[in-house]
Amino acid sequence: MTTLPKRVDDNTALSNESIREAEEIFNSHLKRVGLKHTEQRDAILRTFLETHEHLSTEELHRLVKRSDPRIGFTTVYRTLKLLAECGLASGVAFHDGVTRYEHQYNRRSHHHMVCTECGSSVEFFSPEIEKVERDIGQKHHYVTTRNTFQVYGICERCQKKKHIKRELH
Amino acid sequence: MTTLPKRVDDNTALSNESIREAEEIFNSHLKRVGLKHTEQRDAILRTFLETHEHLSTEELHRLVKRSDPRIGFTTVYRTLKLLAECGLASGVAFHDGVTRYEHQYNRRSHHHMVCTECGSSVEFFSPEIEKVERDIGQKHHYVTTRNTFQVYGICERCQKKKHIKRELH
DNA sequence: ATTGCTGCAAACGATTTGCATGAGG
DNA sequence: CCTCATGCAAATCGTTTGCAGCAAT
Repeated sequence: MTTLPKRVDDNTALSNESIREAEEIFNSHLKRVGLKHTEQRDAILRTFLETHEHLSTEELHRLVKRSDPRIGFTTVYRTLKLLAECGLASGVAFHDGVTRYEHQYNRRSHHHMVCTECGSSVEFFSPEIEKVERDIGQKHHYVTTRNTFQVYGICERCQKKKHIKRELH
Repeated sequence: MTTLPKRVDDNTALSNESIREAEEIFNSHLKRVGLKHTEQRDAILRTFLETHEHLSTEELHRLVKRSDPRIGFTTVYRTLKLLAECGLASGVAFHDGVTRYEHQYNRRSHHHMVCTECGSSVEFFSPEIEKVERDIGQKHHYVTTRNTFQVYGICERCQKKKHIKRELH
């Protein structure tokens, strides 16, 4: 039951400059918590930054193996956790039981609509949401920093599937 | 990491009338898809409607066993899926790997603004958010069921604390 | 040298399914 | 009577961990 998230066009490709900055963030995080800088971790970060969508650990592992087939699943898994720790990645638990990650570096805040049947998702950006954030903050005297917004529903394909099922009865 | 939803006093207790309506919705859903009305399913729905928070299948099972110790985990699990199917429940996949459900019957969706310093929160309701949900759903041909919206920031009191700290330096 | 890293394999745990028995229509 | 429901036990599958050998500092 693993339907991949819907592909979303976006132009979030990072410049070399941005990639260097992200590596910098990662390296100083490693130093701060007393961990080592390794080739694998570098490769995983670089591959991850090239992606634009939600990726499961397994999917990222598949991509990473293209640049170095000797990198194991466990290393990808653990590196993804490190990246989340220092804010470069953020994970979303999907309804199919798989946690998918996306890189957060140099991306403007965006939101997700997730299908509760198949777990596929659509990414969108809404200025209205940002306005609500500002208004609510002002009203309650908060200095707001960020928000999360998710919409749940059933995608077109799953709606059709349900109709077909029902017609069979 | 997963911060569990804060306990918020709310008076979402359902009237007997509402409970009957929910049962009605459930029963006609069962009929529609050719399933049977059983004592267990009734008991599970009733227990579920009494709750106010996110519950894992296991937690609901524990509660259900209080009214009938013979009801098994699998039945609760499957009933929860049925409830989600007809819109009476909605599940959220938490980051600890557990899916928790909350009943959606006669609850307006509400949102939280959380202080990232002290964890205190403000609850609010925003019609604009509901409108964005509808619009986005329409645009991408989703039938939307609900949304979550959280704003993060720093509350007034914590802002003042920070000023004081700064003045000490 | 010391300490952490890697990757395999095995453990874990929530979820899901197969199946024999029991209940609803 | 026939069909679906139930609940146990077993299977599944993503995630996490133990450990022996390897690499970074």
